[in-house]
Amino acid sequence: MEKLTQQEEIAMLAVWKTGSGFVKDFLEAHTAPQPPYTTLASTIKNLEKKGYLQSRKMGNVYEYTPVIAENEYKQKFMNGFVKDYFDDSYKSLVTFFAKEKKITPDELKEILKMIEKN
Amino acid sequence: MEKLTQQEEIAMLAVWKTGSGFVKDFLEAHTAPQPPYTTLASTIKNLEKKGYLQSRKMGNVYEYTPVIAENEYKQKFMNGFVKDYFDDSYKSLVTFFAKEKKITPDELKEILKMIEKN
DNA sequence: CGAACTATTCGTAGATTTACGAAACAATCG
DNA sequence: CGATTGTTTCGTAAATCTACGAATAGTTCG
Repeated sequence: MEKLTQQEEIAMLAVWKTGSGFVKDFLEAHTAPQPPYTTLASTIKNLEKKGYLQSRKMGNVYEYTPVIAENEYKQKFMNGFVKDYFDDSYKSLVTFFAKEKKITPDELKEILKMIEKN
Repeated sequence: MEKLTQQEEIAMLAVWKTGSGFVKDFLEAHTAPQPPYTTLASTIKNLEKKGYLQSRKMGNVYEYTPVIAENEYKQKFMNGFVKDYFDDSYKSLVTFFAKEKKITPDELKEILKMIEKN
């Protein structure tokens, strides 16, 4: 799957926030600064060409649906990053942020509790 | 600080791996595919222009030193990502990967132990 | 000295992205 | 039927990135 450009990724965030929808919906969900309608429409079209979106013609309007879930994308994206910056180890990543106090021991305990009681 | 392009970021990884050094050193540290010498030299020069590297003339050769540590860069980069994809919460990020089994309860416990006995 | 090397700088061709308007295409309504 | 409104498609100008060689300049060594 082809990599997204900056603008395309921002657009995808709006799509994911919306779920299925029309260009208009994505424009509303778009973080500021909102691009002109036609700019977003072009980007959306490119996303379809790249295989990130599917479209269905609803009357005279296209409804777009994400093909890849946000979760999948996050994962793929992070895998690359973790490989480059954390020696391919998620443990290293978490350790790093724990040391940087971006996450507290209490929060880690909460997470532990949650995943252990499955 | 201006954002790095793809190639620049790859080049920075080589620089960080090396520490201070000459273009030649970075080329060796560069992950495959290694670019031609002159291509890398240009990229390095751009990195200096963007403020990521400092240079000192050693005899007839420039020695480059990273201005920003890899850690700082990682952080800044992740902050943006976490904001966009994890609702600005590092806890969410860790939870996500814990659920995805990218990190195990045992590893989390290790991390806990380590940061609590400071 | 001058040939052979090494390193740097400059310029540029081509690719890609960004940003957006002009034109085309319905559908609706007064 | 026009006029208006909302949508999509197409094209493109400008900016930026990518990739690399040609030219340059300093060093070394026979």
